[in-house]
Amino acid sequence: MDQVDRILAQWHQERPDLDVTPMGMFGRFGRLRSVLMSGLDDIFRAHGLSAASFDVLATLRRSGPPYALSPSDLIAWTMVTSGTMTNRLDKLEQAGLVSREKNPEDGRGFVIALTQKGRDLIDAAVTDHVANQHRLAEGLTGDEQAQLDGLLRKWLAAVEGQAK
Amino acid sequence: MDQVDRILAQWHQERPDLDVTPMGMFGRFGRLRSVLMSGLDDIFRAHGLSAASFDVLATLRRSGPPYALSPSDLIAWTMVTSGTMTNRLDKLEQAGLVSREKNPEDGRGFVIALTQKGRDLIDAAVTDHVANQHRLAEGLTGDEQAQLDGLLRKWLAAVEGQAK
DNA sequence: AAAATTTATCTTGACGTCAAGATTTATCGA
DNA sequence: TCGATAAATCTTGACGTCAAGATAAATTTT
Repeated sequence: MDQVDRILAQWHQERPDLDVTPMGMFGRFGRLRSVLMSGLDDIFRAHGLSAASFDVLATLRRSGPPYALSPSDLIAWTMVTSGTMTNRLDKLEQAGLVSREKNPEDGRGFVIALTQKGRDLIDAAVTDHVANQHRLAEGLTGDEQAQLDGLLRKWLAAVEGQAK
Repeated sequence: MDQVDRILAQWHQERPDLDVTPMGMFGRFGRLRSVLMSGLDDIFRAHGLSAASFDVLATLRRSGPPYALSPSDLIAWTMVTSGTMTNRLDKLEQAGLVSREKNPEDGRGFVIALTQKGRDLIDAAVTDHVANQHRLAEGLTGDEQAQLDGLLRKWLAAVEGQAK
């Protein structure tokens, strides 16, 4: 009986007309998300990054040489709005982790590239981040992790389809 | 092969030294969270609420008569900081959905209570919200939902334990 | 070519959140 | 009873996010 169970018990008492069965799953999903995010943040902060800046640097890094993408590409990968990306890039450029130069082939656009400093930082941060994910996942066995991943994959495909 | 799989493939290519197995689960978890939140928001917005205000009103409602709690109680249930709660209560009070009166038994504290308007609103909103959760969960069978809930429960218990 | 449309990016304004610190009131120990 | 400590709440300042709208350049139409 965890906190989410107590919430469900209250609803059962106060609104017995409602079938709140799925609410437990949603509730635990939300709480877990918040605990996991804070666990991941520890490592980001240790490298002077936030989840937001890590996200951008990691996207550039894993895109491979020359570690450069347009803001539009970054927006597509990270699924944030253009305003959010502008903000993130302002911060990263100011920190000297990325460069932002006019795209010679398209006057409307820019090219965002990892600086050497950005490259070094994200390589170290990713190494720690992956180790951290392994640590956080330890609460489940390998089989359970695979099972969970399968369920998340199926659910994600279902709701993404119906969303659009 | 979804978007998360593509990210993993990039890491495999660029950083073959890393075992990114858990990253898929974390990635899908995050994307799913964002899709689900936006699906839930639709209903909140239809009632003129945000996830934040719904959260507070629902906590008061399910606490049962007299539908009143202290800010501290609300903070404990919703797991937000005191500053956040003050903000939420300001908005809700201004909208006439809750009242905020000095606690006669403790000069330091207040009592937050649902107004009749707040009570009516949250009862209608919760009904729709629960139906919406059922709809969003349809992508999984009943068995799968139970399985997922079990895994989330186990994982949550594990990471909550290690967090503190 | 000139006009209309589309694309790429940035700006602005409003939210919601948190951390840290301030204020006020209770409570406890000497 | 008085000073110290604890508790409850609010204030302030900094983030990160989004929606909507503004610019500017490329592309498509006419």
